[in-house]
Amino acid sequence: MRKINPHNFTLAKRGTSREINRQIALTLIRTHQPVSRADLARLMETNRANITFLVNELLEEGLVREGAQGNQKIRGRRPTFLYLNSQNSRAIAVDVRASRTFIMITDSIGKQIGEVVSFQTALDPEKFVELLGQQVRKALNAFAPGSVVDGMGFVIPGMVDHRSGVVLHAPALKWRDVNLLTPLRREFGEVDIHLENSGKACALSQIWATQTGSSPLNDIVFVSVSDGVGVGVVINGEIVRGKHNTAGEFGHVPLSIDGPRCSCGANGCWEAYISNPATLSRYFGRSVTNRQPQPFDVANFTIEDLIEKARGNDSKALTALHSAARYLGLGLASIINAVDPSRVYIGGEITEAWDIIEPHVREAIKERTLTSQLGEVPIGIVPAMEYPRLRGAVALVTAPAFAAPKVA
Amino acid sequence: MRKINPHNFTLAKRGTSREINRQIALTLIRTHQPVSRADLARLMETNRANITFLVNELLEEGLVREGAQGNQKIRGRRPTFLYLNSQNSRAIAVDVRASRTFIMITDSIGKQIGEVVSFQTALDPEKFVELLGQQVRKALNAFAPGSVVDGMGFVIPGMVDHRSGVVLHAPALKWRDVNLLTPLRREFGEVDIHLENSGKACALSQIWATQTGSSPLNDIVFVSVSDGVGVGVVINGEIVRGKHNTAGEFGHVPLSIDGPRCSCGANGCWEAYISNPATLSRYFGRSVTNRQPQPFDVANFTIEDLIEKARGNDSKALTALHSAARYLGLGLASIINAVDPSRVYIGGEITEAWDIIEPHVREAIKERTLTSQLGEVPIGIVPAMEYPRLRGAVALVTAPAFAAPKVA
DNA sequence: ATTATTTGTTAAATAAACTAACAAAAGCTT
DNA sequence: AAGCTTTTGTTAGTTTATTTAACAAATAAT
Repeated sequence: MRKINPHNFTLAKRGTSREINRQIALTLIRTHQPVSRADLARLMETNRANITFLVNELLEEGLVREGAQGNQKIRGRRPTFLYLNSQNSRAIAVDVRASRTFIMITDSIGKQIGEVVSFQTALDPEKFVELLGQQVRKALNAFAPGSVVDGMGFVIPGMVDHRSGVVLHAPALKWRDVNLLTPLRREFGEVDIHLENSGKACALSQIWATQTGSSPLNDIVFVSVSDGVGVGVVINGEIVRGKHNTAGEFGHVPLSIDGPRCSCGANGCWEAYISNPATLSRYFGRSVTNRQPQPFDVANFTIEDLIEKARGNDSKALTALHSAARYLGLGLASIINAVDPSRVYIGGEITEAWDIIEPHVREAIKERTLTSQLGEVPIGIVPAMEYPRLRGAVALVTAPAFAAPKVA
Repeated sequence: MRKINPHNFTLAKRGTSREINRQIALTLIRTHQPVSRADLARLMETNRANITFLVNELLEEGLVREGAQGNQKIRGRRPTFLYLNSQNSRAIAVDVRASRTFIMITDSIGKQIGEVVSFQTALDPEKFVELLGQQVRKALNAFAPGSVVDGMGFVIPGMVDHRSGVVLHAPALKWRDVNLLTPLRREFGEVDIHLENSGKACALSQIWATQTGSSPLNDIVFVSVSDGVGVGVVINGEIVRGKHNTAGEFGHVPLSIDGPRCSCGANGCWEAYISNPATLSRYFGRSVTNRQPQPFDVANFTIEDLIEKARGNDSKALTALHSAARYLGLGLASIINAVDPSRVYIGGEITEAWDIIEPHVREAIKERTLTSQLGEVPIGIVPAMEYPRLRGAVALVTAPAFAAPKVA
């Protein structure tokens, strides 16, 4: 039940019904392709005549194409299958991170084209955009020569005003109130440009990923554990943005208000317990007190190295991972109590040790969730090789074409 | 941007446009009454002809009535004003609490009729429904004889499955998996019956309260501090329910995972710091250690008594309130970081001391919110005399008539 | 008294869902 | 192999609702 906003509603015009049904048809073609017009009519519980008109419109606009005819065993005319048309236009996904920036090119329906390329992130915004321009042009030449760029999606590790294209605060990049949109427009011209916080974009990509199973997921949470903790929440099928576009910051919900100092200035934030630096510092803190010789370069020792040590049965490494797992679960429990999601996704380097930490995470979740149902929420692991952030950037560009029209 | 659910969508039928526009017109009559057809045409940016048809339909259904003619100074035919028609049907709101149950009767648009009545809550569900039946009939006879009951709304201090009408867990009532709907149906017949968690219902009532100002509030949080802590969250204009209808339990987000024991079994929940019993026990804990004579009956000493003592400059009482205020703010900060709401509402007995605690709450909020904007979120105090829970129960019955139709 | 202006209704035009009928294409039956 | 049955997809007509346009009613200004 949604309230109609009396100061910002959308009247139903003559074409509104058509627009609604068109988007439904497009969505069904996306999720059920290959699919015939008769199939669509059954799925939509309407007559085939209506479908003919809708599909003709989609064909004319080039969003959909006809493919081979079906070859069925039953008698009757063979159906013509419909497919999404991945046109000649391209989406460019950009994942801006503190060390390197990653670029992926996809077709208009989000299928990857060529390789993911990367370059060292320049912290000066102007310089960054210039470098990005060079890299994007190079990649387009290499993987998709002569194609039209339809839109670009950027995921940023920080707070973003996705309307104005201003990076409000990205500590890792040391950007504060940086208007990226203007230089990007100068560099790339009048393509659609979308900026979003990386946690929100990751959540978005999971919602828009074609679901294999039957039950659709309307409420999900994506938690990305890395240098910081990014969280994206989708409720009732929509990204939670909040009034200033800063919603979803569960990373700074406390585990203990007088816990360790967090980068945000407060104490005891979840992030201060489970970020990669926090886990590593717990590991080294313990090593140091043991006054053992340090046989590796501390500065370059990463969470992946820690996991490798744990796999080699290094008990200190295992302890560090297990305590990270416990804190991860305790914080997740808060989110689960608050959101009651259908599913929780976890990304970040720590997921490579999921087999090691899973039981501890689950135990901690059950310890603090209010009902047994909540304690058993499915958890999906998103490995780094699936490029969740880049997929999020892609979704920023490709998803709007399939969204429900704003009505009432 | 909302994703269309490919397994549960609503096609636009022939009548869908009409239905959408009808609900918009009804909403605008509700928020702008008295309002003429010509005004509506301007507000909706459509032609008067369309409005004539829409309004005729609403008149026929008895949802709207024509009132006096306007008396304007400009030339031209005088407008006929339209009003919501509060018909002869009644909504019955029921606030079930541990000690007493409160009943309010309203007309079909939520205007109170008669007095709020109450009776002692029977903890046996069958007995409770029987008593309720007696009290409701008595109240109807007294305040609204001969009227038709349109629907009933129940707010419950606990988790409710609003679909099946089952109280999953209400610790204060000692109810677990209690099916209230069946006995209620037996007692009251085939009226619409809505059950909801009290926090969610309170949030709902704030969203549906006719807003005086201009900017509409799509994201709000309602925090009710009483024996426990109830929280209701509205995001994108919709109540956050979650997969199992248990979302919104921010009361059990920890301040410190090894803090005081909470009624939920975990440690250090926000509720364990700010509920009325928690505040009182901190007060008495201090008194007891001081080994002073206790000049009042501890068992019957309420939070109101504490506030009264604080107003009399009892420094211990003031300290207890100030620390409750601080914890209240620290927990609110987590919610604000997570939701980024347009506004936060606070209800419960503690609000009677708002002038005392407000600066401390605000300070604590600012301490843990991530941006200065978030720290300055407006806070609305909902005094007990406004019956926020009963208003929530009313909204359960009256709001659906004005909701946006489900489409796409 | 006439004119201008605003409100609300009615009649006609247009768009899109819906109904029904039909042609095309393929397997099944005789 | 010819005819029957079934399924797909299209087309022509029906209905409903938005939209446009015209008009009557009412009232202040001229």
